[in-house]
Amino acid sequence: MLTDGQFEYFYSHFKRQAFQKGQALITEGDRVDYEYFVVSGCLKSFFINDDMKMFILQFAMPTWWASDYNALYHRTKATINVDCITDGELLCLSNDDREKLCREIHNVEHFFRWRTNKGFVAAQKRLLSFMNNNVKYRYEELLEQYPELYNIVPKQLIAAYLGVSRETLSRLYHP
Amino acid sequence: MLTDGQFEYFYSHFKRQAFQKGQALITEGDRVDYEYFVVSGCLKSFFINDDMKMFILQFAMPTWWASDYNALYHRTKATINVDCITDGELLCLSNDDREKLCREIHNVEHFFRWRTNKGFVAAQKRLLSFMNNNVKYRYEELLEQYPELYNIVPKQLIAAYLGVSRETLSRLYHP
DNA sequence: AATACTGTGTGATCCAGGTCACTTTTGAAT
DNA sequence: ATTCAAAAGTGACCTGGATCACACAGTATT
Repeated sequence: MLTDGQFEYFYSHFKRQAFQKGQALITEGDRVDYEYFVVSGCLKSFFINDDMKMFILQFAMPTWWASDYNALYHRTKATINVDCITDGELLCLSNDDREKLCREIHNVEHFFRWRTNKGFVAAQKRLLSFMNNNVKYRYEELLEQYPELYNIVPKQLIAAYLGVSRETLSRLYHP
Repeated sequence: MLTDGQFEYFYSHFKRQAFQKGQALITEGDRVDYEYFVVSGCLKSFFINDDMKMFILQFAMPTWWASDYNALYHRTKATINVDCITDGELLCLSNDDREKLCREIHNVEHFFRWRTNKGFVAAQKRLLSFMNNNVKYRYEELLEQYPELYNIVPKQLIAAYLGVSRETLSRLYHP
């Protein structure tokens, strides 16, 4: 889709960054300037409610993107957090640079439209699964889709993704 | 964003269509060629599971769009349905025409990227509310955001949107 | 007015999953 | 090896919401 020269230019706007397990990338209440493309490692985007309970919106594996897209697009304070589950490496793209690149190169805008559509469809699909399926099914669905998660991510976090307590998840396979 | 001439051209690709209560626009298993912009009236997009239970993904009110975006973008058979809750009027845009317009007019592609992002953020937000809040809260959140729904849409459908049984919804305010 | 259909209310019962409190395992750090 | 912290398992108990069954609107249709 992009010529070599265009890709070179596109790529030059990304900042490569190493990150360590536990490092916060986006914190609730802060400004959000970047979205992140995962080269290696694993991120999570999550929300903490008033009772300090965590809900995970997304595990971002290699080739996935993560950010607080509401805050990023509308220049408002973050309402969700993004941090690192493992060490790894990522490419950072600022909102300004993305918009600039989208303006300058039509195909870049096309790319981001399709990526966002993919995310939208995935979110709707997850919503349906939430309404339709019980925990066990959703857990197996998740592991089928991302078998790596089983080894990388503590069960607590998987429970927070599935929207159940860690006890319930534990009891699924230790009745 | 668009010049008058561009808008004229853009608009010329939409087919205006009147629709009646109960009319199906997209049916599971069929091909999906269009997305729909609601001028007046109200649509629902929904999924029916093996037990014939309905789950509503979206109520589409005026100025909203609806389709099976997965099927539409990937030219696969519909997995979700869209039909009309009330009489009304809509503008139909074919997938081919959207892609053509996006190719021809950069700003159209920009528009659809932003629209899709908005949908993505809304879906994520609903997912969070699902995990975080109980039925009563979600019901009141919904009515606060779309007070019209209360009069237009039967409670059964609201229950199917909230992901609870109609009995439970009824008991919320008739204990 | 009688019929039929769609939307609701409501009681009784059941169960998936939550919560709390405690124990055990694992794994990293000294 | 020892210590400490994070993760995971487990028992007892509670509760929101599902399910089933039936009653009671409204509002078309004949």
